[in-house]
Amino acid sequence: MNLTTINASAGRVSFTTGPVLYFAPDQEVYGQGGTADSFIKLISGVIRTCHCLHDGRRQIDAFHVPGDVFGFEFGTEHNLSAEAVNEAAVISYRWRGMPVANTDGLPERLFGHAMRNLSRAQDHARLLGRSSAVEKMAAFLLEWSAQSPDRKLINLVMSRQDIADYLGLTVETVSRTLTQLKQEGLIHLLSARQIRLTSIAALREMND
Amino acid sequence: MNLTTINASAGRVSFTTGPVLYFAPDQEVYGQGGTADSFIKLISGVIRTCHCLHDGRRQIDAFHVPGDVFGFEFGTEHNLSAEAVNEAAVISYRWRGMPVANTDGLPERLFGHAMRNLSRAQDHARLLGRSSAVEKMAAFLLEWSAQSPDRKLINLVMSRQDIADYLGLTVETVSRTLTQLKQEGLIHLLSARQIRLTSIAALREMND
DNA sequence: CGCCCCATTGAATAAACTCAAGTCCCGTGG
DNA sequence: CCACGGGACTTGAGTTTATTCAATGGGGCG
Repeated sequence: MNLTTINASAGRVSFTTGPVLYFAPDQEVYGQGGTADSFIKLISGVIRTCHCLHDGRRQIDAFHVPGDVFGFEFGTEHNLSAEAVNEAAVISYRWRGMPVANTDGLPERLFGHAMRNLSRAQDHARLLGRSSAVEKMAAFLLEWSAQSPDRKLINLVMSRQDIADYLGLTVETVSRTLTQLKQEGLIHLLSARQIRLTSIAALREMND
Repeated sequence: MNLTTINASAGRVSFTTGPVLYFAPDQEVYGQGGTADSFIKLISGVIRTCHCLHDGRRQIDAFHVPGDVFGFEFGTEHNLSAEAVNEAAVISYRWRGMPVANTDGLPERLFGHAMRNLSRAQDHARLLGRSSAVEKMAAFLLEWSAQSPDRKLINLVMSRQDIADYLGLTVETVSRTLTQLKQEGLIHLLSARQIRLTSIAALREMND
């Protein structure tokens, strides 16, 4: 089997580095349907990528944190839109058509980022398809716990609506689920956006 | 695929081509947790990739069709397992450490496949998170319609359980939803696994 | 021909949603 | 500094949707 038959897409694997760009909360970084001629590396802040349906339903695909590289798309348009959750700084990289051999080892890194995004999307799909509200909430809390300086103390930068749209739930269910976890003694709500995890082990047991 | 290796030994993303392998229905192509030292190109048949939870719940990530290239993973282990749905033939490619410059433009193709898989996973997540049973079913039928020789006649190779696990539903709900679509005159069930779409337009309207 | 698995159908239950009210922050302005 | 206003969050009651459990039908293969 000739390898050239694998596929004829994505001839672009080189790019140029742009300046650092700053975004205010809720500001759009790139839009659904926009030309996907560049991708993004997040420097600081949190950015959400999401599908928006005409009827107002929204599915948040991912919350990106500093270091994340995203915004590659299959095709020429962005499938998702990206918006800053809080104050965010990014570097934009513009695609260029250049031979791989000239790019000095960069494509593998990109490939790695693409793979990480793929892996995340797959995990997310499992969460959305086969989990109850509590299980979803527990998984969400653990995700953020994993990247907090203090694993037991989470500072949420996003609203309940954002969480709901990420987990495929309604705001009300998110709220109720959090109070349920609180009443079960697994978490402690210091404020609406600051949560102490009192039993990470118990949260873990919920998903596997 | 072993991403760590790739990032560590930057500049090495080549692989060797293996023989054609054949799989019987329900036979495992690779397993969850297995070493991800190779990836797959599907030649004929259909293969499903899925997460299996200890309690029996299963989420099918994708149904792959001939031409699809998959089985890259972020990390050293397979996150998903792959099983033949019907008789399937694949070519396995084993990752090797070789300079990019010697690979004659292959990584871009792989990147393209990764991007396609990513795009699919994202669409799938939206479907799982923000759709009703009918909407999911309609999307599923249209997916298969798009790659059938006759767009209006679908031959399903997978069971109702497979469909349910792909759409995040139960078998019963899948069945009920199909009868509902039948009663609404949108589809015609020639047999359990052969469906005629009588109104593709109406099915499309359901999702956007 | 008959069996067995797959699929369908039914009835009751549970989970999450909708609609509606009420509360808590938090920033603003007096 | 405190009162106020408004958005975000929580809580409640009732409804919808999909699930669970259970039984029946049907088609393919030995």
